[in-house]
Order: sequence, then structure tokens, then C-alpha cells
Amino acid sequence: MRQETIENYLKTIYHLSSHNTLIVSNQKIAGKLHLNPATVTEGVKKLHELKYVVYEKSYGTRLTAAGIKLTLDIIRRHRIWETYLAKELGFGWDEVHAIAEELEHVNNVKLINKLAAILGNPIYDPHGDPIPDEKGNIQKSNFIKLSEAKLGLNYIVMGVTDHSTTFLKYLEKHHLIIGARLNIIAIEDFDNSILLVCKKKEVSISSKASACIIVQTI
Amino acid sequence: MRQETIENYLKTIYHLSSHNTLIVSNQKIAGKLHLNPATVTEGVKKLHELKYVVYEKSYGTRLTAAGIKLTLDIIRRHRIWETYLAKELGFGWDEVHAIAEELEHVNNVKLINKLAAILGNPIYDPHGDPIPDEKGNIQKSNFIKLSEAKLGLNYIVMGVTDHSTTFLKYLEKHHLIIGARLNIIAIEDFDNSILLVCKKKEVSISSKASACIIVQTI
DNA sequence: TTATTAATTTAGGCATCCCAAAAAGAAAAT
DNA sequence: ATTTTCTTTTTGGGATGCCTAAATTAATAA
Ligand SMILES: [Mn+2]
Ligand SMILES: [Mn+2]
Ligand SMILES: [Mn+2]
Ligand SMILES: [Mn+2]
Repeated sequence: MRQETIENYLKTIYHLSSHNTLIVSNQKIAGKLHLNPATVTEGVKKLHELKYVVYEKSYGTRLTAAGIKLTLDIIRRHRIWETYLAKELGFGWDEVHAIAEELEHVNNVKLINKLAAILGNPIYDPHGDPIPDEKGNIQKSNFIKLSEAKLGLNYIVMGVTDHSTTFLKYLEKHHLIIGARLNIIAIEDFDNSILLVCKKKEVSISSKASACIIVQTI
Repeated sequence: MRQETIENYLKTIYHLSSHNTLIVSNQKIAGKLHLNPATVTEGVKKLHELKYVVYEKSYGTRLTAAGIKLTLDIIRRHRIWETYLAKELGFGWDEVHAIAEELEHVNNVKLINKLAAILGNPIYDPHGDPIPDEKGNIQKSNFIKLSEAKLGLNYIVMGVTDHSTTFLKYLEKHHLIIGARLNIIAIEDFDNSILLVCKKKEVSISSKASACIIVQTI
């Protein structure tokens, strides 16, 4: 199995299992990787042989300790590159994900640690996601999705779970960048859209969008 | 054909044809890429279909204009990364080639131009090789190999044609880095080894090594 | 020129990575 | 409990990239 194939599978399984607490279905993996489910059946079998996952037929897949270790290393490379591209090379937070998706597969420990050192060993990337350290330790947060926020309370934007340019550009337009403060003034029963105030302006956020915004109470 | 496969073939053909003046044999390509000659026969056929080369059966291969254009772009990416790794990230000239060999395949014009701009749009990489500009213009030099140097004359080291760590470490040991000045004091008829003075020390350089060192008279 | 040697190509095969369609299995609805 | 629906797996196959061994062609030596 090509290393790049392995890495893209593991990253997908990790994210779909929400930090490895859940078993992941073939269909979910297929959806994320834009593959046919039949292809994924083959893929997870091979990953099982390589001891990166435990795969149970007709049931699902979860990462092994070795799988988690490698995955956190890939995630580290990805997020360090995103941060370096944004902070040192002047790219926007909406541009860095696509480039990091390629750079992450260049596996050179000295290179990544050098970039991290230049950045001052950051703990968060430009989207608010935690960066694992060299040993695989990763910050765990008790942040919630904006879609789970409560009426009347104040929140601060901590991150996003969608890294697409279209979504990030949309957020920027409404000043919903990381660190932005907001107050929930209405939650529509009809479509679960959220009306909030940010930078003194009222914005209505669809439930689809609010499920991709990570916040913390203040 | 995978893009990475294409790029590694084209780069190899370019270098073997000494800047595209010669027709290249399958065996030479196979040697450089560590492939079986039979594999190369298939490879050059496909590159011909893609119009990157003209391949004539049982005769040889040369790059087309489109092939040269793409190749110079790959070489630009490779050499910009080598320079960035050395100048901005503190890697040694013996380390950068291997890392750049992977980074070169990440094709993002904005990224490479940003790196180049930070470096002040350099014209030479850490091994003294010219860096093509965005349009594919590349410095041509009338440098010679140390193996072609004449007795008694003084030279300055301008570059190397072997980027392996072992060779570059060997050069460093004898202070034969880029910019070093040297004087030829003997050329052995027996084995074509060259005796020279560099940094006030006498060094004997084998013909194999002297063929990989690029110099200019001073 | 003919024989020998070297380079190239062809033929057949294997591994990887992917797909569509059919078959089997599991889950949900009636 | 049976049917319907959804998911997963199996089967068979296409494309790429590589190999070895055999056949062909070209180059060199005798
Ligand atoms: Mn990302
Ligand atoms: Mn990736
Ligand atoms: Mn190099
Ligand atoms: Mn390469």
C-alpha cells in the first residue's frame, strides 16, 4: 500500500471517529475519500493487515495504537504546515488547507520540527485545531459547536471543522474569524438557523454552517 | 501516467541530455531512475504520447518544447526549495537535495514564487546550479569541470554535479565549498587524479570526484 | 562479412488502486 | 415475522507501474 494512500485513510478514519471514540463505517470513509465503498472494503482489509486498524467485517473499523500514533504525526505535519503557510508565508486561512494536504506527506521529522520551532511550537493551527507535539500529545478541548450554543449567551469563536475556501471566505465576510466574540439572540425552531450579533452586526447562520463553527462560552 | 512519474522522467532526460543537446538512451534513463530498461521503453512511449518527448524506437529520446517547459518548472521548484531549506531553515547543502526531491512535486506557483521572493529571487542554488525564473529562463554558464582544468591555473569552485551527502561531506572536509579558490599543482597521467592547493593545504582529488566539481578560472 | 557483444523491445506476469454490478447480510418498517 | 431498504462484500475487470526472460535489433570486433 502506498504511504500516501495509508495516510489519507488513517486521517479520514481518525476524523470520522471523532478522536477515535467511535467505530467508522465503510460508507463514511468512502464518502470522505470520494471512493467506491467496494474500494474501501479492500482498503480497510489491508490497513488491518498492516496493524493500523482493527477491521471487523460488516461492522466497522477503528484505529489501533500504532494507527493513532501515525495519524497524529500526519495531523501534526498538516497543521504545522498550515500554520507556517499562514504565519510565515502570508497565505490566508482559506488557502492553507489545500497546500498542506500535499505537503503533509513529506515525512521529515527535522523539517517539521524546524518549522514548529520557528513558529514557537504553536498549539493551534489557523483554523483553531490543536497541533499534536512530537510525541503525539494533543490538546483536548471542551469546546462546542455553534449549533449547540444556548440562547442569550456570549461565545468566542475557537475554530472551524470545514476548511474549504468557500466556507472560510463566507465566515470572513461576516467577521466570524477565530477569536471573534458573538451573542446568540435567536434560535429559529423552524430551520435551526441562529441569529447572532458579531462586531455589532446581526447575522443569520444556517444550521449547516453553525455545525462547522466551534465556540466556547465567555 | 502519474504526475510524479512524469516529472522524474523528464528531469532525468533533461540532465542526461546535458541541457537538451543530446539524444538520451533508455539504458541511461534506467540507470538514473533505478528502473529496468524494459520499463523505460514503456515509459518513454507514454511520454511521447503525452507530447513531452520525441521517442524514436531503438534510437533514443529528446524533450519537446512542452517537455522542456515543464522540466524547467520542476527544476525551479527543486532548486528554490533547496535554497529555502539552506538559507531560511538552516539545513546543510548536503541535506537539502533529498528533501527537495519530495517537495519539488508540490506544484503551487504562488508558494514557489513566495519562497523565491523571500530569498530575493536567487539565481543560484546551494550547489551552484542556476535557478530558472518563472518563465523558464535559465542562466547559461561557461564553467568547466575540475577534471578539465589546466595545470598551474587558479580556479574558483562554482558548483557540483553530484548532490549526494557522502560527496558533499567529502568536499566540506577539504574546504572545497562553493566560492573556494584553488590552484592546480599536478595532474597525474597515471589515474588523472588532480593535486591542488586549497586553503593552503594540498589535496589530491580523484578523477571521479573532479568530474563532479564545477569551476571557473580567476 | 560474419561473429560476437550490447542495447532495446516484446511478451507475460505481478502488485496496487480503483470501479461497476451482483450477491449477501443487517437493519428498519410494516 | 416477513418484507423492504440500506449497507457491505464479492466478483470480475481496467489502468498504471514495475519486473524477468526471451526475442529482436544495433553496434563492434574479428
Ligand atoms: Mn486542514
Ligand atoms: Mn493528504
Ligand atoms: Mn538537487
Ligand atoms: Mn523527484
